[in-house]
Amino acid sequence: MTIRLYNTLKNQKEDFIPVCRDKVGIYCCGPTTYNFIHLGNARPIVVFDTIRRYFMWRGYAVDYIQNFTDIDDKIINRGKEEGLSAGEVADKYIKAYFEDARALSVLPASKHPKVTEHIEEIIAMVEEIIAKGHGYVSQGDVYFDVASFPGYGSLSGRDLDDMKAGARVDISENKRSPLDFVLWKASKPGEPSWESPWGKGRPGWHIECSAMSNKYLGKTFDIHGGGADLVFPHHENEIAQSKAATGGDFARYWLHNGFITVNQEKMSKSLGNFFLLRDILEKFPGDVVRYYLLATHYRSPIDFDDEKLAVAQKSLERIHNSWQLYKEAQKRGIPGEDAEFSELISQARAEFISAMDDDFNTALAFGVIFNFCRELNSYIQENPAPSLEALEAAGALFEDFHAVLGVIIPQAKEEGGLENQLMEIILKIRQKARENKDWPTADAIRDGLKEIGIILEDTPQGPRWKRS
RNA sequence: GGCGCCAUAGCCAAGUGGUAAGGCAGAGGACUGCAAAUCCUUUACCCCCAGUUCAAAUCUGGGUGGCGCCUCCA
Repeated sequence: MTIRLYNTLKNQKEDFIPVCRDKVGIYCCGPTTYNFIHLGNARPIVVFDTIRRYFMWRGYAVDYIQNFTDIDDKIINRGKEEGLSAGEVADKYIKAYFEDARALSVLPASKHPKVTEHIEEIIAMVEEIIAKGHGYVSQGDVYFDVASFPGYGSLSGRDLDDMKAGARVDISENKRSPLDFVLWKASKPGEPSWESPWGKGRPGWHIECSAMSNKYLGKTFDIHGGGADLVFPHHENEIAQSKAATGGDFARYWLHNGFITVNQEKMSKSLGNFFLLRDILEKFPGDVVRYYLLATHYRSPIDFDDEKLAVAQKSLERIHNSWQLYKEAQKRGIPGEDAEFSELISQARAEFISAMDDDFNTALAFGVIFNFCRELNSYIQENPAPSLEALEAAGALFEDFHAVLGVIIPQAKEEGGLENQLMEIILKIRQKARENKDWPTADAIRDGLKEIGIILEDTPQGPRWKRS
C-alpha cells in the first residue's frame, strides 16, 4: 500500500514515491517571529507535524525542516514598538513558539534553521542565480528576472500576462518587470544588515527557504508544505529561485493546508480577526485544540468559534473515556485470547492506515477511532473477565493512534501526593455513607467536590475522579 | 478583470459512479439510590435545473449562494 497525497503542483492526488527509498525530506515554512502565533498559524504546524509523524510511524526516516524567519521588516518595526533590537524580538517569539508548539504536542523539527544563521548560503545562492542569468543588480538590490524563467506560474496555475493585467503588483523603478521580486535588499541606515557583493543589505523574502531547504535537504527533495496563501507568490518564487540556482527538481510534492476562518472570513493579521493560540490555551487544553484542527481534513477550510472547541472537547472526552475504561479493564483481565475481538482490532488498524494513506484523512481516521472505541467499550462492558491478550492489542492500537495524532491518550494526571491522600479519605467516608444509604451526605460530598473542580463518578468498578 | 476552491441531517464533518462514516445536540430504552460514564434503538434521498449512465451526493453543462489567491499573510 502506498501513501497518496494531493500535490498542488499537479492539482491531483498522486502516489508518494520518495526520492530515496525509506526516507522522506520535508520542508515546511515556519513562522516569521514578530508576534505570538495565532490559531491560523497553528494549523500548518499541527497538520505537518501529523504528516511527519505518520511517515515516521509508517517506517520512514524523516528529515523535517521548519525554518524561522528571524529577520524581516515586521520584526524590525516590532522592535521599534517594543524598544528591542530585531534580534531580541526574534528570540522572544522563537521561545514563545516552542512553548506553544509543546502545548499542541508538536514534536521539534529535525532542524529549525534561522535566516540570520544562513546569510552565507543565501548570498551564494543569489550569486548563482545571477551567474546563470536569472538575476540582476539594481541600485544595491538584486532581483529575480521572472521573464527569464520559463516555468514561472506553474504551481499557482497562472500565466504572466494575467498577472501583469492585475494592477496590484508592486511597481518599482528598480525592477525591469513588475513581477520581478527581490532576492537581496539594500538596507536603510540603522537597519540590521550584512556585507554582500552588492553592498550592505539583507535577504529578500523568498530566498531563505530556497537556500535552507537546499542546504538541509538537497536540490531535489520530497515534500514542501505550507499554508495555501503561500502558493503565490512565496512558493512560486521559491521554485523559480531554486530551480534556477541548482538545476534540481526542488520539491516533488507540494502540500497546502486550508485556512481557518472567523465568521466565514479568513483569520489573518491584516483583518485583525485573529485569536492568539496562548489565549485559547487558557480556556482549552492543547490536545482539544489539536483535535479540533485535525478533526477536519487539512485541505478544507475550518470556521472557528469557542463553541467549536467546546464540542471538540466533548468529542475528545469520548476517546479519553474509552482509554480510561481500557486501563480499568486491564486490572480484571485474565490471560488468554479472544479471536473475535482481536479481529476487530486488526480491522480498525487497517482502516486507520487506509484513511491516513489517502492524503492524510485525519477526519476519517477519527471516525475509525470512534468506532473502535465503541467496540472496545462494548467488549469491556459485556465481559466481566476480558482477555488480557486482546486488551494488550487494544492498548497497542491506542498507542499507535496516539503516535500519529498526538491526542488519543490523555495526559497523565500529576501525582499530587496530598491531594490523592485527601481524596482517598473523602471517598472512604462517602462510601460509608452510601452503604448506609445516606444519600444526602454522599451527594453533598460529590457536589462539594464539583464546586472546587473535581468531578466524581461512580462506576461499576468503584468511584473515579478527575480535575475538570 | 484573471485563476482556484466549496455547498452533505439542528450543528460540525467523511464519502468523488453502485444506492449516505463519525462526533456534538435531540428522542426512547438498559444499567445506576440518583447523577456521570457506558451500551442498544432512533433522526438526511446529499443547493437548484438539465444531461451522460443500467446506476450519480459523486461525471458534464448551466444557475444560485459562499470563500480564497492575484499585495505582507499559515
